[in-house]
Amino acid sequence: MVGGRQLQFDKQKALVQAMHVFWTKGFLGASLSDLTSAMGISKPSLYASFGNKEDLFVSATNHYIEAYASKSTVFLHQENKSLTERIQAYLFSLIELLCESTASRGCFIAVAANELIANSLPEKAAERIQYVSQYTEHYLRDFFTAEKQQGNLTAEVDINELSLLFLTHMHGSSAMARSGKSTQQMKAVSRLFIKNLNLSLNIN
Amino acid sequence: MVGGRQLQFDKQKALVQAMHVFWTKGFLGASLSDLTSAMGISKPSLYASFGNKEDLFVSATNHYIEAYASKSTVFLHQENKSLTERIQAYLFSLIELLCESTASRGCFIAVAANELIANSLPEKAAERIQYVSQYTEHYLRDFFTAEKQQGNLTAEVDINELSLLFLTHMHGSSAMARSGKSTQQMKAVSRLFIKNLNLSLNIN
DNA sequence: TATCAACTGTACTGATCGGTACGTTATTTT
DNA sequence: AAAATAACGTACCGATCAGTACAGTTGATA
Repeated sequence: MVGGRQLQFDKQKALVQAMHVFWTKGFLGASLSDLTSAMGISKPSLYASFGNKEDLFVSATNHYIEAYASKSTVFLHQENKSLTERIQAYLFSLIELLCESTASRGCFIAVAANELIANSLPEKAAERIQYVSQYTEHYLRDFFTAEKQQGNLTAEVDINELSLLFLTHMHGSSAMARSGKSTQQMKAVSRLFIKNLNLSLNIN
Repeated sequence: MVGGRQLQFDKQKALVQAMHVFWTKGFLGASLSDLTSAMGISKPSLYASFGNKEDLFVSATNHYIEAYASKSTVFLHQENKSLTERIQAYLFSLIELLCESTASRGCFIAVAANELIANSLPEKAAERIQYVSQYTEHYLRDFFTAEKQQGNLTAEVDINELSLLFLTHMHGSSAMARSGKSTQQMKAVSRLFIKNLNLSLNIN
């Protein structure tokens, strides 16, 4: 009772291509012809499989989170590693992500967040990006709070300031990657960032 | 021999309004109706006075640089102040700029640079943003090079890394401002950033 | 007061935007 | 093989985009 023609394209691969288009051009800058040509399908196929442009964007965002961004966080929780080592592994992993593709550099979420403030995102897309941005901030704050409780940070450190400093560095790194800086340069910069943190915060 | 009707609006004020629209929405996100309604003039008046959308964007960029961004750099060269004090004054001045307006938060150039990578800027606009971005980077590198020569930085410091770390922090601050962080929060973060630099680089 | 250059508003252009109706083609089930 | 089902391509929709033609209006110069 389920007959009929089958999809003539790999839905997952098409979604990945769409993600890269949004990653590079943002929501507003990605036209339907950009999307369909990158995905290798026609507009009606896109709408049948993914809803509309906004739904596709939300799906692409979710795929970015699941398949890319969330892979880095495991480095923050490696056992038998010092806080410094874990932070470096985390930042280096992010840098690899930010510089991975030649076209879609920087952070997908950061690109979209820029459009969020400009009111260039429709409602559902805006909500999703807003949520993900706040989630990251809370995640970092919770992480550093736990590390402080475990004695890996000096008691004097202000967790809010530290989390925001970290987030600032991450957003800045996204911009640097987007402007074309090499993986090597970016890792050197993050190494310096961590070295400075180290001396100030008595990280161990 | 120069008769005829005079401009019915203040060209400078109109340019400032246009700048704020581009600042908030970027080049692509700013439609002509956004611009004309903010500037309080009609489309033909806009084209007669400012050329086309791209020319207006370049003019707005130049005005941002001259009237806003360049005001901060003087703090880097104050006499009888330590390097630390000058850097803090510079960053605080930038933060005031980034958080000044409720609508157009963050850095005008950073917003536009995001569109540069997305190929969303026409040729002349892209060239101008590219130039300004590189200029800032060179300016920082030259500044730190001079400070090192004057003995205000330890000899071990890598000027390239330090400049990029600084630039990363500035771009990150733009993103933080754009996401709505308060002036107070941002100053606290930059204070922490400088404190960390201090211990590492033997700034005096 | 007459002249005329220059600004302004209306109303348009072609192109492109996101989105869709519909007839055709392909594939599965009966 | 027949029938049912679903994806596909073409060709379109109204809305909006950046940009402009043109006629009407204004006001400084003469």
